[in-house]
Amino acid sequence: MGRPVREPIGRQLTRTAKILGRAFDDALVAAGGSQPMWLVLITLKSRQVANQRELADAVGIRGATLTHHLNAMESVGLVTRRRHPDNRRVHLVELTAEGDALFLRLREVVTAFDRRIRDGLSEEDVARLGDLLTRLRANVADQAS
Amino acid sequence: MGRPVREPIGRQLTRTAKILGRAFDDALVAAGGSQPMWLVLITLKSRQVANQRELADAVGIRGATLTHHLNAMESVGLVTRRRHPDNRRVHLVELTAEGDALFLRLREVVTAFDRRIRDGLSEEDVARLGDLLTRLRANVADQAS
DNA sequence: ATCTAACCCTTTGACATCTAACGCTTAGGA
DNA sequence: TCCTAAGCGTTAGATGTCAAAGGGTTAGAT
Repeated sequence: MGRPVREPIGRQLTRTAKILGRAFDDALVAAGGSQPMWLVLITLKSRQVANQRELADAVGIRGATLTHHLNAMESVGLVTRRRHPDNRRVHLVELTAEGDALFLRLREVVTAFDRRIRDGLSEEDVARLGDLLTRLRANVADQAS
Repeated sequence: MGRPVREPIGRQLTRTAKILGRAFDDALVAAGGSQPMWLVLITLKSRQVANQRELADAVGIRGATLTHHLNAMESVGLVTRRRHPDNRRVHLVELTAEGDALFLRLREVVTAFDRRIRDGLSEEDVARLGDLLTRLRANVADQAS
């Protein structure tokens, strides 16, 4: 009779990411943030970024998109932008005290969410999942047109 | 020294889905389609959908979003919409010959893409990945607020 | 000294997506 | 028979994303 038509793995991945991403964003919005906002905050906290380009790369969005988020975050006082004194092309982005406070609140939400989705999965399961995802990315990158 | 800070699994999933999704869409666009268009086409080919709501659910988007895609697809002659004779609330969506032809072309692209991302993965690997993704979705659904 | 190329960011215009509100149609009850 | 509620799809308005074009700044070559 032929094997049953299974959902392609790519489709399942997309679907899962959409469901998780939505739930994650909901949790962040409830705490006064959003998914891209969280990514900007944690990147600023965890590494030294030289300019907006690097920040955008770390977050995984384009520079134009980052501009919008920084505009919004600056307008509500979460970050400041100022020109680099030695190179006026560069905008230095820095967290304000409010930005820092929001980071701490969101971090709790993120930690709770991570625990929630890993429920019932062993360390080994998570490691294996990470490995499989990495291999998928590598396959796409390998044969990139 | 503490364990090294690993990228949360949710973030890795999102990142992977974004990379794969973009590559997938690029491949479809090169063949004259797009990701949402493909999902509409294959859904129409593979099951009997009673109305647009069902179609939207199958594709994984909202009704309002589907309306846009169907407008576009109808305007280039891929599908037709007509009122159900017995229930004028319902729009029956049907593939045209052009729609069918595009489906066949895109199916080749999709098959090739699936092969490409599975390169080096055994059947068992893929099954395990599917299982892990399913468990993540279940964890989100379980504790949905 | 100036000119050109490169770099950094912003602006513009486009698209996919969502929610909320609306309009048409049908079903069910008074 | 009407009237109200529910169902289906579209429209309007908002957000997040991108590519392409534009403006300011710097570095390097002539």
